[in-house]
Amino acid sequence: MKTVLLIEDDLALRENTSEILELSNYEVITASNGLIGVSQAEKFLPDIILCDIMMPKLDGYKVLEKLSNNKNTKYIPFVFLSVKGQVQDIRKGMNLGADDYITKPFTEEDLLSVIEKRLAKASVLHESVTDGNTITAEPYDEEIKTLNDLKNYFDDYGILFEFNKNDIIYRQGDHSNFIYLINEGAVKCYQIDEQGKELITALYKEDDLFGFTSFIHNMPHKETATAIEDIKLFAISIIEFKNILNNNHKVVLEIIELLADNLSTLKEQLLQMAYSSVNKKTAATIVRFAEKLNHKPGETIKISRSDLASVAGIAPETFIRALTIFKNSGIIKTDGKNFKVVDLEKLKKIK
Amino acid sequence: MKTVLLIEDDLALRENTSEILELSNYEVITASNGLIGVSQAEKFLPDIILCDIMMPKLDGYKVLEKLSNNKNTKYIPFVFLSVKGQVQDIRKGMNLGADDYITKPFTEEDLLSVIEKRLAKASVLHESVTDGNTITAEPYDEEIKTLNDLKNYFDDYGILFEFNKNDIIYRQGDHSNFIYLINEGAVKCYQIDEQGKELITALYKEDDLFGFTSFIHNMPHKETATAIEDIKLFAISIIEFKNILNNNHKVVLEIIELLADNLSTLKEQLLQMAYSSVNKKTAATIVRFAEKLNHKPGETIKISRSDLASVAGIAPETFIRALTIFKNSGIIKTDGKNFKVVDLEKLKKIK
DNA sequence: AACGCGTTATGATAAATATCATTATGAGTA
DNA sequence: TACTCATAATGATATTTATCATAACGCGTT
Repeated sequence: MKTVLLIEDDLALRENTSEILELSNYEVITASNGLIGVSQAEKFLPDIILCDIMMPKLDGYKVLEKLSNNKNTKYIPFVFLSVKGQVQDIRKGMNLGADDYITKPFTEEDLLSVIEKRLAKASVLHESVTDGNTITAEPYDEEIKTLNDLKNYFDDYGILFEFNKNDIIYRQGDHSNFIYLINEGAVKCYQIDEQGKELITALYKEDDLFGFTSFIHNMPHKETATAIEDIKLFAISIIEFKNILNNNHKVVLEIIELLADNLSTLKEQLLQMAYSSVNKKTAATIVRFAEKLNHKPGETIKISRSDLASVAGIAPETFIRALTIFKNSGIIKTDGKNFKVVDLEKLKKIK
Repeated sequence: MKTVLLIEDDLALRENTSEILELSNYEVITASNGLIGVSQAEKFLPDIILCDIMMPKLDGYKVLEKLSNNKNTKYIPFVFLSVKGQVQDIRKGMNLGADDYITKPFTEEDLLSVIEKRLAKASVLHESVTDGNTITAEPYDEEIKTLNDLKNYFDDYGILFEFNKNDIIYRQGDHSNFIYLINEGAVKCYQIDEQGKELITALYKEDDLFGFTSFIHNMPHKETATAIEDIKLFAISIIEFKNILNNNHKVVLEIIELLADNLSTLKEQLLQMAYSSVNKKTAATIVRFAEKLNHKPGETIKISRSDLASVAGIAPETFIRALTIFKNSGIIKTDGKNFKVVDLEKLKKIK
């Protein structure tokens, strides 16, 4: 029987949650504030800890910090309970090293699935040797041979994040901690220059991995990533990701290929950016969007002109003018604010 | 005693070379044309083969091809003898799978050092298991843990290429086969757009690795690499490089870091390219060169205005005009055709 | 249906940059 | 030293693109 330590100051929620857990055959220890929580954790060494963030005496972040500094408790899975919508709070918690989070209010299913997932992961981790700060043995029971296996690992053990359209996933300057796999939706990464102009440097859609700038040691993100639709992401901490690569070297070549591929795409974009006319830039941008986001021929593109202009790296009015030309020559067709590509081949030949 | 098969149609050279080898305690078998060479190779299974390229009956390429298709001879180190300056011939030979080359005329030292190097490599390879086409065990006796170890491997076992200033290392569209380490000098990689305008997408100097576009399976190079000074390179075939990564996974994270770093540099360049004024682009380009090529403050930059302009992605005249402005405001100082940075900080602040 | 708001469209103009042309300079070479 | 050739510098002009201004449109709300 597994033991759960629940640290939560709200009495009603604490009792309710603990009842759910007991009915599911967990042994539950409760604590009504952070201070008690820490001492209970050290005393009972539970199998998993659920901890509220906003609490009197000692908040959730401090609890995590204290437990992380104690070698007996540092490996206990730690899950934050957080009020829904407080994305920043959650991110802060995850960056401190929490293993997962649950947003309040939560259903019985939410609660149990997160606990089970984290306990399962901890149990495969159990055998791993520890060496200073880093975990040297990757616990995944099956070898990760291909990029596809790696994506499955994200599915199985990644932390699920949900963002709404226009939510920011990470900001330029943020400390980078995660690699992400997109489960649903699309993401843009952009940089902002001194005059506040925005340039979109990458677009990612379902099944894409992103966040590799995290790889550079101690380097904050140089770009901002935001959701351009409602999205679901699976995230894996950079430390864990490096462990995976260390212990599954077959997948590494594919990762390198992926990066090399990104590099040559970027170089092509650079060439286009340097010497192409705005018409060509506009056309290329539309083509890129159409291909990247898997628009079938004739499917409407629903992204604002401004966003598209900042992929092309030109002024929005200029972009719109080029669009108008394409419209008049029958290459695209507008449909309200959206538009669709009629003649992709002609678009590719614009110069 | 090691056996050398020398396939060479020029009698004087053949006798002279074979004498050098015998004096150095090799057993020498000679062949005066390709056909004889192939049959001698199959009959005696020498430890190493030296083979001229231009020969009657069967040229060097065909010899290599035949021997590569025979499972008894395919692993014998194969070294081309080629007339100096015929860079294209050499590259063709290396791409066919030769292990090294020697340019004629050669000194005794040239000859012996290449033979020793290849025999040494073959002997460590000796134990390796073969599985279909690929060598699955990496034979290097010491584990390659760091990028530095990897670079040492290039030094020890890489094929040495020497190029003169403005020589092309590989062309846009070439099949990609090698990863390079620069031993001496500097290299630019550029793409050419439809109007024939050139954009430099990367600069590499001593101790840099390049050629990673090769990683993408069966993808020809999308850029041209040329020497901007006289250079020495060490090259490793992409197959061998992948084997190294497969068997020395510790170095892989560093490679990924390197690529991720390249990626963010490129993204920054993209942002600059999109919205900066020509003055800013010019300044940034100079700064980049100064830093990349390790120019100490005050050291002269010896690259043509046109080359610099195509790094910045602007017209040469425009670049020159910006330079003139910098010169007049005392930020740089010309010295003949070269110039040097006087006030790096001011240069960085140009907007 | 009317209103308001944000986006899209277009016009007029200014600013930035490329292009073409010409001259100047410098490095290498006979 | 003078000559040649390539590169650098500068001038005049054309072209491209951004900016500012204003109008039109579409969409959600009352």
